[in-house]
Order: sequence, then C-alpha cells, then structure tokens
Amino acid sequence: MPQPIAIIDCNNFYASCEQALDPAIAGRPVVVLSNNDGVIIALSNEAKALGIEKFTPVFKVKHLLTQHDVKICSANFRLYAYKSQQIMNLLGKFSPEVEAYSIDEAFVNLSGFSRFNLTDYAKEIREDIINKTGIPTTIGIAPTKTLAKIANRIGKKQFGYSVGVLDIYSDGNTEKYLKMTDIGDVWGVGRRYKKMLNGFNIHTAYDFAQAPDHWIRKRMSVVGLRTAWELRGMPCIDMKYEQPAKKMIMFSRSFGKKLKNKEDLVEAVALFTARAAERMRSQGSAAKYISVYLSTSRYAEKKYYEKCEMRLPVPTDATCEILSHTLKAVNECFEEGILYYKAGVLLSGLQPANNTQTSFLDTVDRYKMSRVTEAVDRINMKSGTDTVIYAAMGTKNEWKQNQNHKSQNFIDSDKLTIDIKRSVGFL
DNA sequence: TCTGGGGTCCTAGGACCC
DNA sequence: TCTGGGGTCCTAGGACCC
Repeated sequence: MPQPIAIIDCNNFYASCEQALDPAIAGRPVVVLSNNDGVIIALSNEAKALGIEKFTPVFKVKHLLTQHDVKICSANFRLYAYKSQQIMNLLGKFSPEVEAYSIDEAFVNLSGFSRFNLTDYAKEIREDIINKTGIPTTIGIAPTKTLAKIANRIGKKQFGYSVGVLDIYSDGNTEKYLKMTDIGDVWGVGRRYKKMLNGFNIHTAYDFAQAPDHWIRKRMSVVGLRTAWELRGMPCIDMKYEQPAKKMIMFSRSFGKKLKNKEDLVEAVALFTARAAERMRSQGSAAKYISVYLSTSRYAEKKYYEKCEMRLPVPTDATCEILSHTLKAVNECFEEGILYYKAGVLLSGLQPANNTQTSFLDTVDRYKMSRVTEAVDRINMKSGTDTVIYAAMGTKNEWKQNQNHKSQNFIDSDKLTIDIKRSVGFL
C-alpha cells in the first residue's frame, strides 16, 4: 500500500515574500523582476488578474504596470531563501520526512499520519505557515509525487475544494482528476513531449496512463515510463531527504550594460569564478573541468558566442588556481569590437576535494594554496562577502546588474544555513 | 533603451582497455 | 563466408524541472 505524499507549494512565492515583508503592498498587484530587471519572474494574484504573464519582458507591459500602479520589485534572493528556510523548518514539526524540493516546494511523507483526516492535518500545516511567515501555500496529497503535483495544481485552481488543500489519496477517485489534467501539465512532460503525445491522440494524463509500457519506454525512455507508473498510483520517484552534492556549478549573469573592453570582462569573469568556486567549496568538491563563455545578447543583430573548455590534470577547489585558467580563457575568447552582454563560468566533473587523484607532474603547492583559500573564505564568512577579494575581480564593476527596485536587505546572512545559501548561491 | 539563471537525468556513440 | 566481447569513461545532444 503506497503511502500518502504531500506537496506543499508556496503560492506566487517571490511576490508573496515581498508582500509579507511590506504590509503596505499586501493586496496590491506586485511583480518581481529577474536579475538585471529584465523580465517578470513572479506575480501576485492581483497582478495576474491584470492579464500579465510570467516571463514577459518588462518593457512590453510597462504601460500596464504604470496604469495600475503595480509595485515593482527587483529579485531579492536573500529574502526568498530566508523565508524558504523558515517554511522548511516549520514543516519539520509536522513530519520527520521532508524533502526540500525547490526554494518554494517541499514533499512531505505523511505515512505516519494516515489515521488522521489528512485534509485537516494539511490545513493545520497551511495555517501554521501563513501565521508564522505570511506565505500562503497549497497542499496536494496523493500516493505518488506525480499525483501529488496534480492534486496541488487542481487544488490551486479550484477554490471549490477545501480551500488550499486537495487530498486525492483518501478520495479514491484518481481517474476523475487524471481526466481533467492536460498531458502538458503533468510533472515530467514538457513542451516537446506534449506535442509528440498529442500527435498520437494522447491529450490528458488519463490517456497517457493507459498507453502501453513498451511504447512509452521507446519514445520517452525510463523517465517517461516512471511518470506513467506514478500516474497509475505506483511510486517510482523516491523521496530525497538529503541534498546530494551538485555535479556541476554554473555562475552566469547578463551585464547591466554592454561591455566592449577586455578589462571589464576580466573583472566580471573573475567575480563569477570566485562565486562559483565558493559554492563548490561549500559542498566540499573540487572541479576537473572548467569552462568559460562570453556572448552577446540573444537579440543582438551581430551575434557572438565563444566558449573555452579546459580539463585540469589535477582537480582543484582553489579560487586562485581556477582564476588563472578562467582569465586565460577570457583572453582566448575575447574579440575586439563585440558588444558583450553576458558571461558564465561552469565548474564540472566535481568530485570530493579530500579525495583527489594527484599527479607526479603536479607543480602546484596545494597545501599552501588551500591555506590561502581557507583564510579568505573564513574572513568573508565572518565579515561579509567580498571583504577580501582577488585582485582580478577589480573595483570598477562596469558589468554590474541593474537592480533599481530592490526591497530592504534586512537579513543577516549568518542566519541562513549553508544548504540554503548553496541552493540560492550567494555565499 | 530594456528580453532569467540556474540545475538534473538519460541515451547513443566513440575511444580505449583487457 | 567468417569479422570477439565486455566494461568504463567521456562527450554531445535532447529532454525535463523550478
């Protein structure tokens, strides 16, 4: 007998965080912008009601925003991470088995609680969260994660259901919910697969669950097959109670304005390198591959994209060593006369730093280097990010992003656990 | 003028080794 | 006509997620 799995999903999370922080905008339309204030990444219900959609570039709806006096917020990920952690901690009081799935979602195993009325229990959870954090949530309950996602979606859309909670675990009428779910709204089915499935006359989650296993396996691999089984009520996707170490770490940003000087790009890439390396060290990994790219805007008339990849003889976690490679890469990728808009640093082939294969040909004094790196990390942890910086990061910051509408930065980063810092990546 | 930033998993094919 | 077989590592590409 499968166990009841709940998914707790925060409604309009980033926008709700801004509203929770500033009572003056509760009940008002609010939009949250991406890094660099380019597109809308979250909307309050009031903003959705104006017909604005997620991922719309700001300039396209400027008139609506002005006309309806919409509150505009630059993304404030520190705030969102802090709220997220509060919520995860609260969930821990309701079940010992919580999987923090993303910044605004958690799966919770309710198997110990099936003797209770699950809907009532979920309502208690919701109330506790909104009372203590100000964030509204929706809870879906089902025998599998994929079905719980469906319950959550339907619960969110239909207020006829017990407000904010839909339990299809106890309800026993899964078929009805599968029939009312479009195949493209199923967790694990994206745009491509939706199109392909529609071509075979599969339009709902129910249709998909009826398809033969070998057919699904052939066209959608084991991943698709797992989804089908989950829809049939057979759990195939395990709960993950511990965050596994990341296998690659990317730090990329678009710039606040276009850059044409190599020195400015060097500063940006140096900072991206430092950030990526910090994140990597926070999970105790070292990188075997380093890759750097420079590019123009996707919308530029004259497009340019150049990537430089390197394989290291010995994996490293030291910022200064990684820097020497990424800066060389900038030199190789750079071309005169291009208006650069974006750059990124990718560290991959990650492995445990304390267990790296060394080489006889290695000429680097690794002990000395790790002492330096540790000291820099320690100071920055204690006294704030960038108290000590590497010279290449510079101080001009020509690339700095626009953040013209940022809410108060009141949160002490010491209050956040390493895990949360890592998940939003601002260590 | 202004257009997101991260990640994961799976598969297939080639190189290389014994 | 026959053309080893199995294992691992690596890469690239395609799909997905929030």
